[in-house]
Amino acid sequence: MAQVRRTPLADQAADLLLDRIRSGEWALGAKLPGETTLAPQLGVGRSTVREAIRQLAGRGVLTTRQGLGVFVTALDVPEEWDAVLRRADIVAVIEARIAIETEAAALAAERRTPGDLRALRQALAVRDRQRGEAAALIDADTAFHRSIVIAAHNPILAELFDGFTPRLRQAMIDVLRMRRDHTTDADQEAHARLVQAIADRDTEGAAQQSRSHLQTMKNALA
Amino acid sequence: MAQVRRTPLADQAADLLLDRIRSGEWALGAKLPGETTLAPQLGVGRSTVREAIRQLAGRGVLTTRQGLGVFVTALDVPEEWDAVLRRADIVAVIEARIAIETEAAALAAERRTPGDLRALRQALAVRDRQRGEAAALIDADTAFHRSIVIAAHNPILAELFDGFTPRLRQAMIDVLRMRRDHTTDADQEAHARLVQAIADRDTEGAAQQSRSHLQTMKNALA
DNA sequence: TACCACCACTCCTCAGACAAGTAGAGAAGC
DNA sequence: GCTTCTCTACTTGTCTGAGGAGTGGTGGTA
Repeated sequence: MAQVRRTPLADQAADLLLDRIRSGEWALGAKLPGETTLAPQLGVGRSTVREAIRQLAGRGVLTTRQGLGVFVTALDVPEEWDAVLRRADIVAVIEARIAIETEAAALAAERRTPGDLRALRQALAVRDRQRGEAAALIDADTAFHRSIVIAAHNPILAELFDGFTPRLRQAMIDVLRMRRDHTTDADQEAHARLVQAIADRDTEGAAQQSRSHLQTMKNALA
Repeated sequence: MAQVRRTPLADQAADLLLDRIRSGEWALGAKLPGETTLAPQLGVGRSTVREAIRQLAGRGVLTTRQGLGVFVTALDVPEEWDAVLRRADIVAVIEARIAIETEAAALAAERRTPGDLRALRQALAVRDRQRGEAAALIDADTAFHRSIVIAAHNPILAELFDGFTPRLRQAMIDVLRMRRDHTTDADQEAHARLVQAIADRDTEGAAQQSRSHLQTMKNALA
């Protein structure tokens, strides 16, 4: 559908530089041409080049030192999530969530502490109160799902979850706004059953509840 | 020992902003004051503020939109994988692999192309030939598991997998060296069964094979 | 040889100007 | 009353010109 959203020159310049770095034009530790050289080369102003460089510096690819120049400090860039998510289908995202969350739900059923359970029930209650705002509902929902992953007591799964769900916020809000319907009551019940399964230490049941809930979401979007 | 190296104003401004974000001054999704407001507030020029913002944007903390403003998209910079993995238990890693790979195996059974199948069988054959070197076996094994994830045709899962398995190489090699025993024949058979399930488009079977294989590994380590 | 002033080059910072995008207020037309 | 258009205020985006500040080399001097 090709959004009309045009990207700022600085972002384009950053992408261009990153491509040239990845292509091996400048080795690790090599010095880039000066800003005054780079600017006309990329066809943009000097301040734009500086912003592009800063952006890559924030990602750890470049390092600038006054009086010396700009240097390459990393070649790979952990394939930024934003880029991956832009290209990816929303269905693919749900599938990834199925993978992480069903396993997390099962582990949570085994390992949840009383404290986890409290947090879980509170998150559920908060989620129940959100019926108006799309953004607020998404935030409450995300917080609830996150508390399940936390209850699994597995830092890797937590990191995986935190790694890409925050970046989905806007997309989820848009989707929710698009389809203002059966999103509340049935969902809330499914969530409650999931919490109950975790409370009962029902490993199988927790995984199944989690899976079916997300599967419904996936089917609705596919 | 307090280096004399003075940091650029833009970096200081970025740190200052990040602190204020972390302190909760601006909630997730909230809009920051305009650059023209922020500049005198931080005591720097507008271009400097812009460079600070770009730096945080590169880290995924902020997002700018022309005409709208600057928004908080993450409350903290994502943690380094290496740091997470250093602290994490090897069991936690296996659990994360279970989450990703069983789901991937199921999807692969549905979506695998003839080409995927060829790659899968070749990776299996390569793995079969590796019986001596621990490092070579691990590499062949990783390649095999990766080809399953690739066959799932889900870029998110692939990215999750690639995100942390390469960093496990040394740890896996060490583990393998530690226990020089029943790691070959039974494993190889299990892998073959997994490939067969994917070839047969047996979704359930593929997931189950994958899970039980990794589960055995987990149990052996726990 | 050892020291020092100088210089060319780099990034750093600022200010000002204008372009471009967005949202909302208010007028105009139905 | 409702829709639609236009205008305005505010935002980030981009460019330019000007100096400041750090670094390393050059060449002169004792």
